[in-house]
Amino acid sequence: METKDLKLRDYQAIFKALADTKRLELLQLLAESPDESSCVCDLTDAFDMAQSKLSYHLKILLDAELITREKKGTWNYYGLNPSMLNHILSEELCCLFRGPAKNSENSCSN
Amino acid sequence: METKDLKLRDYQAIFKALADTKRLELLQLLAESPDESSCVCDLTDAFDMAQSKLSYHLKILLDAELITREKKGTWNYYGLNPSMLNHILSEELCCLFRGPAKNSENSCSN
DNA sequence: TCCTTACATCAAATTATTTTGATTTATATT
DNA sequence: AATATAAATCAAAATAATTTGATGTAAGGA
Repeated sequence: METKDLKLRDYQAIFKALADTKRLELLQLLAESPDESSCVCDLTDAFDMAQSKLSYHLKILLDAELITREKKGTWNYYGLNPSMLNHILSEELCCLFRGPAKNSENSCSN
Repeated sequence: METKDLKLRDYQAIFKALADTKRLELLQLLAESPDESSCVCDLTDAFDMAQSKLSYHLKILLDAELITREKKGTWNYYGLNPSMLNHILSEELCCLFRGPAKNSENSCSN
């Protein structure tokens, strides 16, 4: 999906994905380790959340293209999708849910 | 509510308010007439939506402080709350849901 | 005072989302 | 091949959000 041609239904799905404290916490956690992405097992530990529940929430974030998934053997590694997050969220929210920006202009100072 | 000290629960409520095509359309409609705000009756006509339903959705947007309400006699006039919208949404989304910016730097070119 | 208009609010019914526990699939290990 | 681990998926139950129609309230006009 190109972030250019999103429709109201897409925005609904994206905002719906963001409309949950657990999923926002998940994004924050993924934002904290931007270099290496996290597998579900890591997240299960960090969140004290049943595995199926975690998979459910990750799927919602994934379907909204707010995060990415990469399969490596038995493990699934999840990471943020900065292009979508940048398209949706304000600069001010960058540190909360987007992870630190790479370029200096975009740095998070709040 | 100061936009500085928002918590995860607040963001949940805000994104939840945005997570509905009808409410996004409402914001778009409010964005189209930024000078004069609209009364519920105007919106009822424009939306072909039952009045109680409209009030319900407006309340959700109002509680999230995405819009404002001003009472004038029998009428209630609603308008966007740019400071909250600017705090939450990216520049790219400005024309969709925030209405045209006042200052030239912030102008919407997409 | 008695209507009427504008709108919020309520309660019940409908619909959607989330949680839970079990099952399934795929990969890896012995 | 048999077993173990990682994680997706499913179905049922529990919760939450939305819709609908009715009722309540406040202001303005006759």
